[in-house]
Amino acid sequence: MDPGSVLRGYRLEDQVGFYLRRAGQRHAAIFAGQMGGDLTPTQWAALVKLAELHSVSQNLLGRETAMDAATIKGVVDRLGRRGLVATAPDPDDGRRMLVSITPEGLAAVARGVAPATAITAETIEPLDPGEQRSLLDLLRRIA
Amino acid sequence: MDPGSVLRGYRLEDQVGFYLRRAGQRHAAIFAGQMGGDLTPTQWAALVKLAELHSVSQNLLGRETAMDAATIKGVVDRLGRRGLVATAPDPDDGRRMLVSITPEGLAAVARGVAPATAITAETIEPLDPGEQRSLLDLLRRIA
DNA sequence: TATTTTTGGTTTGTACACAAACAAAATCGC
DNA sequence: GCGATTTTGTTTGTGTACAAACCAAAAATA
Repeated sequence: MDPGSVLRGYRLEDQVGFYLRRAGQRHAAIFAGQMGGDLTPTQWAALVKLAELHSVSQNLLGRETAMDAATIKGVVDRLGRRGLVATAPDPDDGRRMLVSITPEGLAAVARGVAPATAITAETIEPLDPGEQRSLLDLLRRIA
Repeated sequence: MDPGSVLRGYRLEDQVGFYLRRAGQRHAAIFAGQMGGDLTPTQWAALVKLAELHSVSQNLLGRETAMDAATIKGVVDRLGRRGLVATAPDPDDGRRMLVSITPEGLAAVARGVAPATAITAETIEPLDPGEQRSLLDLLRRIA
């Protein structure tokens, strides 16, 4: 009779996956608002890692920022087109493409640190400080 | 000197957005593994909501499942092509497209409930039961 | 009633995200 | 040294995700 009966009590509102997606959406919206729209979260992650690591192979940059080979390629291509990163073949390994951050990219990182800090703060603002630490810990453990 | 200095202590590994993305990736991988690959998380969400709500407008279905108008359109189109949902113009409102679940769609939901439950369990399996409840609560509040 | 605003839906364009299939280069095992 | 395996990168195809621009219909307001 009731089509809902096939669900046997399963509700979207009880599933972690649903809230992971919604929380990710809210975070992305906050990010776009604060970062001015010209850098996406993944582009920002790649730039930050490059500021730390100076020069890394494209695939390693992907692993450091949790993007697969196809995804990091697109991100590096778009950042390269805008002059924020540069690529060069690795003289020691003919397969590798070394990626590095340009002075323009470094300037973008310098400008982005304050907004990026505010983005994290705004995302977890509904929680008190102890809950904020808990959330980060729990997320880390299921990531 | 050090390009890292522009970061002023900012690390990707301290940002909630980074772990939201990684946890979402892990959940998606678990989902694809358990659900057999023929239903995506968003398609599953739409089917579950339709099993609950019988017949709703396309945009309302999107709001119930946290997808914007353009996204839910693509999801409904793909589900429709596979015969899992049907669409019909609303006789009472010339703008609305009513979406409903077909018997095949209902069968897919019936088959999917057990895997879907297992997917949630596996996603939060690294946490103990109290932590699992905490995570859901905290995620809900930042979503 | 006439006008304005809101809502529902579509289309286009950009950007992740990943699977799968491929090629080239490096490394390993023997 | 040499064949098998692994690693790195590219390409193609599918599926979210959303902004922006647009049209049509309904609702709200003057």
